[in-house]
Amino acid sequence: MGRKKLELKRIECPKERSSKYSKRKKGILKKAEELALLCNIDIIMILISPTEKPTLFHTPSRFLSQNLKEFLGTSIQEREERRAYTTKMLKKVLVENNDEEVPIVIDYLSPDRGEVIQDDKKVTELRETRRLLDEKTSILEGWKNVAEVNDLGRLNIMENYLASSISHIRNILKVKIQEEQQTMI
Amino acid sequence: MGRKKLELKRIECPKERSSKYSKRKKGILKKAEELALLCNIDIIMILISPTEKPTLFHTPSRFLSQNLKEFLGTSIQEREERRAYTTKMLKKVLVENNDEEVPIVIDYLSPDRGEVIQDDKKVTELRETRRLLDEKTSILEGWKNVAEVNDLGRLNIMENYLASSISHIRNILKVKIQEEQQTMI
DNA sequence: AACTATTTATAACC
DNA sequence: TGGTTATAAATAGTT
Repeated sequence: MGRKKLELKRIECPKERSSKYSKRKKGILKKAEELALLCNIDIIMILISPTEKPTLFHTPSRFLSQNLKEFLGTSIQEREERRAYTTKMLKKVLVENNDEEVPIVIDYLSPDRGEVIQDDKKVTELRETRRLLDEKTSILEGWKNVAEVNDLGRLNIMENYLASSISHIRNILKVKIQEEQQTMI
Repeated sequence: MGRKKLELKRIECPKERSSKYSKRKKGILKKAEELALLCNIDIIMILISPTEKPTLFHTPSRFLSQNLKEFLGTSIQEREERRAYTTKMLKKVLVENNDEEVPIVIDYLSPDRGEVIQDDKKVTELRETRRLLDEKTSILEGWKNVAEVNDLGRLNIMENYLASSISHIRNILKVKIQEEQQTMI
């Protein structure tokens, strides 16, 4: 609709394109709102123009997680920056080596160090801790390649998982290393 | 647009509502397609009518995971049935008790059974297995309440996690139980 | 699902 | 960006 029939192909002129975008965006959002109200349905709509912040429309839907909302409320660049920052902080926290680039690998308690500890309980606890560490390490390895993860939910799970478990692991580590050092004397 | 101005409120008559839905759905999808083409943007749109299969529209976007597509390609009812089935199967597989409702708890290797095994390696491996089991159990506990999980990504993570780890756990379990029984004689 | 009177969205212009 | 208007497009009510 308009003075002329618009040819259906990419608008090359950036000025004209962004003008059309803002008008049509307004239009389609109105349509979505009406459709949701009239027909009593849930709608989620995400408009991702490369430069602008993604636009998220949604009815009050139980299908939309807070995570997704947050994800979309962040531009690609912001998200990339945040991710880089988090990765850096994790390396610091875990490896306690803030010199420069370090691989995300924890080998304080490397299994090939030879066994000296006799106490069953200690052996076991140590092994458990190792296992825990291995596990967390593998998660961190995944984190290293996080840029390749294109699954919305997976990204957030990784974030949440790390946030909640990082301090826990750290505490266990601290205690275990102290215990081990005392036993080794 | 139409013979009369339509009042903007929920259409009560189901027949009329579904007629309007299909017309307007077609319209809004066309709008989305045009907008994406003209302005060179990515659009994701999800229409969730309570009974019908959710409609997913999306431009070729890296923001959309295969998981989400699959999730949306399944109606709520289908998903519920599939979930119930999976839960049931898991109970069978893990607890090997297909009589009736059983809690998803694994206590073959309950820690308060008293230790008899002397071999360090065995003790440790057994403990590890317990730990693994505890961990998987807690995941399964989450699974039990999966209906309350309203996070798209989380659901898929749970599904994937279970699918990939279940056979692995099962194999470990089998071997460990055999070993334990032999040691106990 | 097809028809058409009418409303609505919007292209071009300012 | 925001407003105006002529026109294209969507669709409400109907068949």
